[in-house]
Amino acid sequence: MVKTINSLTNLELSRLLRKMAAAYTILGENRFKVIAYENAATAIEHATSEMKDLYDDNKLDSVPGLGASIRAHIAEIFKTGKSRHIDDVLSNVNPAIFSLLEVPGLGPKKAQRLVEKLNIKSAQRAVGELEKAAKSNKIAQLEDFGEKSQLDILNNIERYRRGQIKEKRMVLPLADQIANELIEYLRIECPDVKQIDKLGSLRRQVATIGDIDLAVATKDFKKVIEVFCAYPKKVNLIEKGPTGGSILLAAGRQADLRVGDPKEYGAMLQYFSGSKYHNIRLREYALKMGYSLNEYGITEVKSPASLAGRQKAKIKSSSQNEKLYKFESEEKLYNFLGLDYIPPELRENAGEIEAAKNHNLPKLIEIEDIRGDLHTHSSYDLQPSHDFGLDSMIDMLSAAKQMGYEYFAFTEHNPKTSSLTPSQIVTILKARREEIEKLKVKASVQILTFLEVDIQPNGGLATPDEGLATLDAAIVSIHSSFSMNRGAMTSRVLKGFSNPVAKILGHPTGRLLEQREGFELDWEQIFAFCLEHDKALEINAHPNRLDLPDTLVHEAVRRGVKLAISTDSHNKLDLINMRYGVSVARRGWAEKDLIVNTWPYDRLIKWLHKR
DNA sequence: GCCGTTTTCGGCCCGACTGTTTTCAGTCG
Repeated sequence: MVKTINSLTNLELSRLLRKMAAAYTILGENRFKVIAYENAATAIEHATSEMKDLYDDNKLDSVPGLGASIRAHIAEIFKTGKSRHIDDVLSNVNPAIFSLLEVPGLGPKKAQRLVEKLNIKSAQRAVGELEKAAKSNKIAQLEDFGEKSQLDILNNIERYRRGQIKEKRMVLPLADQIANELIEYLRIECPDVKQIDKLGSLRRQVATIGDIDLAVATKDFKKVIEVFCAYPKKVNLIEKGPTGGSILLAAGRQADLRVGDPKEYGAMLQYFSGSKYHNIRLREYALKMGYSLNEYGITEVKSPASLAGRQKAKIKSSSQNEKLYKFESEEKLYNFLGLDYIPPELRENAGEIEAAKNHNLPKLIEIEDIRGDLHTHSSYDLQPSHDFGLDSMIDMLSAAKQMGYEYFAFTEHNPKTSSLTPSQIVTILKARREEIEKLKVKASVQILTFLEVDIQPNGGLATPDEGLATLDAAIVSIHSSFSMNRGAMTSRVLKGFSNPVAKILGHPTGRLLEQREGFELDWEQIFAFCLEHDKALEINAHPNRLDLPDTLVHEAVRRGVKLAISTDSHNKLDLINMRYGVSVARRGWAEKDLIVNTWPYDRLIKWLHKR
């Protein structure tokens, strides 16, 4: 399908709105209007649905941060291909400025001054021209710029160029491993370290991680920072200051350390765990109560009305005349503000502050709640359509026992339809069932006979009904023809999923992190279907998938859609990935009762056999 | 331009860092 201008993606839309914010900054527009455009851009980046789909369903007003005005511009774009207002505003700004904004350290104001004073005309060659000017010492001559600025610009152009081929973000196990090695090193080398925590996206268990951030509580800042900066595995020292340091590790990975006094550690941990949007909301909330929040603690402000004055005075005064409340732990900080403790996984500005205030936070599922794995592949040869597992059924079962599981499902891929007749497939599946029945006699966990069945492009299942009849249940999933459009893909999935044996939809978006976008589905329809027919969506715990994504898990949880957290293991070692799936569920506000594999075996099997 | 437990008007997060400055603006996270 040819993409037209009026089907802008969320990413394209948010870029357009950021351009608007930059343009308004340059044009001297009200700074809060600028912020409003930036907030709208962020809201769209974080949205779980494509704006085009919401527009088609007349639901653009469901996105917080999009008000009447920006909604109207977006609607006009979808309707006519462009927004007259946006085009009009952007036409007042030299496009070369937008090119320079890509260079780190250059914001709208500096970019505008540079374009003007250096007479840069071409948007395509803007960065090149800037570099040329810097190299011929022209920038240092400009008002408001100096030698150092010129050098910074050259360095940042270099960074920008490197950024074009920038390192991919890390999946969780890699980030965990790097962080854990550093933590162990710090613990051994600095015995006076009182506490170490991961910070940022790693602490919140986001699907992919940029930098490794660590916090240390200690009395001896200097020692800890020294030791951190001397990490033997470092490639380079990036920065070393009085409260922390940054080092470069192999493969372009960066690790940052923050050091704090144990008495103030709670505020620091909270501040640097983010997310940025959670913190902004929290500070707004605190401000309404008359408190100002920073990384060292909480200070009182007289009244919201005097804020403008405070703003002016803060540069001089800050902590000197205002009382600072300190917090050893995050719990105490949140409680001080009248909030229940908010687990890091929930800190995404998705309503958690309101819930904490009303004592409505979910009692999140824990890894200990998991009683079994419902998606695993053994090496049993049923001539599968896709890959085998590496380990035998017996080996997988003993690994399941080590995990402490009560039950365990074998979910090999369906026998391939290309070279087998339907009756051969049925024979293979019956033989497999018998094999599993034999295993059951001596196994110490309950075994479930599952199969992962392809949903073919026409919506049919790749296994005849007589073969499906050998199963306790089927996981159905998409493994081909990923590029169908949203409507066709939704019909395909719903058709395949409607087979009574199909109880769980496997890796529902088909995404592979940092490799492949998922396909589009009409989630309202999928959720409604699951509720009506009592089916579950999988949270695939494989670190490269984490699919359903957390934001969609949250949508599902809101509606009461059942979920299954499964590892999709292809060998026994993969079983430990379960915890990443639990993290996704927690980020999606899931309590244990909605997760079918926290149920006792009897309840689970009753649900599976309900056809 | 957005938004709401006081508020449909009058607010809008916070601090660090940096460079070029004599008191602060711009950028970043």
